[in-house]
Order: sequence, then structure tokens, then C-alpha cells
Amino acid sequence: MILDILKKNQLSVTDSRKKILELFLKSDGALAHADIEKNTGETFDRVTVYRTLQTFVEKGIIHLIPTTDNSILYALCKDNCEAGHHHDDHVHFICNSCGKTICLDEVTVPKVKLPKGFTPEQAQMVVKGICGDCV
Amino acid sequence: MILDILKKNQLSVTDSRKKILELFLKSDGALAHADIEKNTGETFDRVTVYRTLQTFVEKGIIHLIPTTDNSILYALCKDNCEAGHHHDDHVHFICNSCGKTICLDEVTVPKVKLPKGFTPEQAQMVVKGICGDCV
DNA sequence: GTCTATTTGCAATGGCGTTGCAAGTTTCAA
DNA sequence: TTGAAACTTGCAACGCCATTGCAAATAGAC
Repeated sequence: MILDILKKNQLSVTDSRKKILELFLKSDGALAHADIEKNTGETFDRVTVYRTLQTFVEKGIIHLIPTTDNSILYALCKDNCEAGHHHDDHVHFICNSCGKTICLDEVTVPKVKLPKGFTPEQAQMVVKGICGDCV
Repeated sequence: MILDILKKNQLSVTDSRKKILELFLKSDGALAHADIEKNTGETFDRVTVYRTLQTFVEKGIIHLIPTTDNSILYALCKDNCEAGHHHDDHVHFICNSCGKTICLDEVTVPKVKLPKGFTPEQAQMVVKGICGDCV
């Protein structure tokens, strides 16, 4: 599974990539750089984590989530990563209670009617509220 | 106009607040901290700009716009700031050509149907594409 | 004008992400 | 299995951005 994804994207198989990808696969929400460092312990250098994440973004294995604070959130979307190419046209949900960010893969971003002159290309949507675990 | 807004929000009137608020009023897009520093010249300390922006956000005069890079964008919305309280339930547009971020005050964020267990509270939407000036 | 509360500027600090380079791994083919 | 080439990692240093504490300056109320 993990190896498949790495090989499909022509990436050499290394400890950091395996561990970080595993973390995304078993995580139910989005991860910040700090989460990854915390969960992998002292195993990897900060730089390695940054570079691994960057590589994964470039390959379309993970994608970025927009935030209003200046933090960077990454998330993997189960459907797409297997296919090897990527769509992030789904809605993201941020729980106001537990703070978790979740990809709602099954909820697509709706089209909106823009004023004259504006041509849409991509759209992203973030919904905040209370998630199922926090009710 | 500028004084009205400041007084309505119980803020003392200072040079930095007047200048920065003026900048938002005459700007047609969102501003990053760097834009504000550039436009006010060497007039104010960086710290003052940060604190002024923070104050404006707290008072609801300006609001934050979500981004995928780790930048912080601020925007003022004409309708709301006059009323003294704030809604940011409109769509934001980022031009892929000129990079400008624009509040589409007249386009509201559509409701989406969430999976079981999720309770929405706020929603934000960012559309990227080509703006009217860049066609 | 004077007093008090607020705001500003300076200096220092901390966090986060990036880069260059040498050492270590992985991959591939013989 | 072995060896060479390509890639990846870790370390150290750097730079940028945002924040904090404190003293000086300014705004607002009387």
C-alpha cells in the first residue's frame, strides 16, 4: 500500500517517506508540520520532514489546505492518491471544538455565479463547525 | 468617514490607524502586511502595523482571508465596516494573473450538505481565476 | 493645560521554513 | 552480489516574519 504509492510516483523508498506517508494514511484529519514531527518522534530532521512534504505535494500525494492563520496544513485524500494524480475539489471541515481539520472527500465545492468579468478556474471551501466526534 | 469608523469602534484616532484604514478604503483588493508597509512608506514601525491590523481584526473592521501559502491577507468589506459589525460570508477571489485578492461582497458562500454528524457554523470560500482587469 | 490611559517605537527574542554542502542510502545494472 | 550513479538525509547557518517588554510619546477627558 505505502510502497505502491511511492513507486507509482517514482519516488525512492526511504524511512522518512514511509513513516510520514503511513502517518497520513492512518490519520483522519489534516496534519501540520508540527504534528508530523511530534508523531515521528525524534526520528527525522526538521528539514527532512519539510522536504518530504514538499515532494509529496509536488507529486500530488498530499495537498495544501487554506487557513486564515499563517499555518500550513497538509492532507491526503484517499481516492486520489491511489490513482496517482490529484483533485482537491472537495470541502474541508475544521472543528471549532477539537481543532481537527478533515477532508470531506464526498462533498464537492459548489459552483458559484461570479460578477461579470471574472473567470473561475479553481475553487476552495472551508467550513467550520462541530465535527461528529465532538457533538 | 475614516474618523466615523474609528469612533464607532471606540478606537482612539492616531496617525497609523488613519493611514492604514485609508489604505484599505481606497484599495480594491486584499492587503498583506507587506503591502501596507510599502504603501505607508517608512512612516510606521512594523510592530505598529501589526498591532493596528490586529486591533482592526478584533473590532471587525477588517477580516482575514484564508490562503494556501502561509501568508496572511486582510480585507475590509465596504458594507459591513460602516455598520460597525462584521460578516465575512462572501466569496473571495484571487486572480491567477495579477495576484490580487478581491472581496466579492455580493456573492455569498453557498450552503453545502455535510455528512451526518457535522454541524456547520461558518463557511469560507476562495475562488481562483482571472479577474476583470486581466482578461 | 494637566492628568491618565492608550499607543508607539525600539530592541531583543522566538519560531518557522529554506539553503548549501558533505555524508549516507537507494536504485539499477552488470 | 557488487559497485557506480543518483538521490536523499542531516547538520549548520541563514533569513524572514511575527511577537513581546518596556520606556517614551501621544490622545482623550476634565
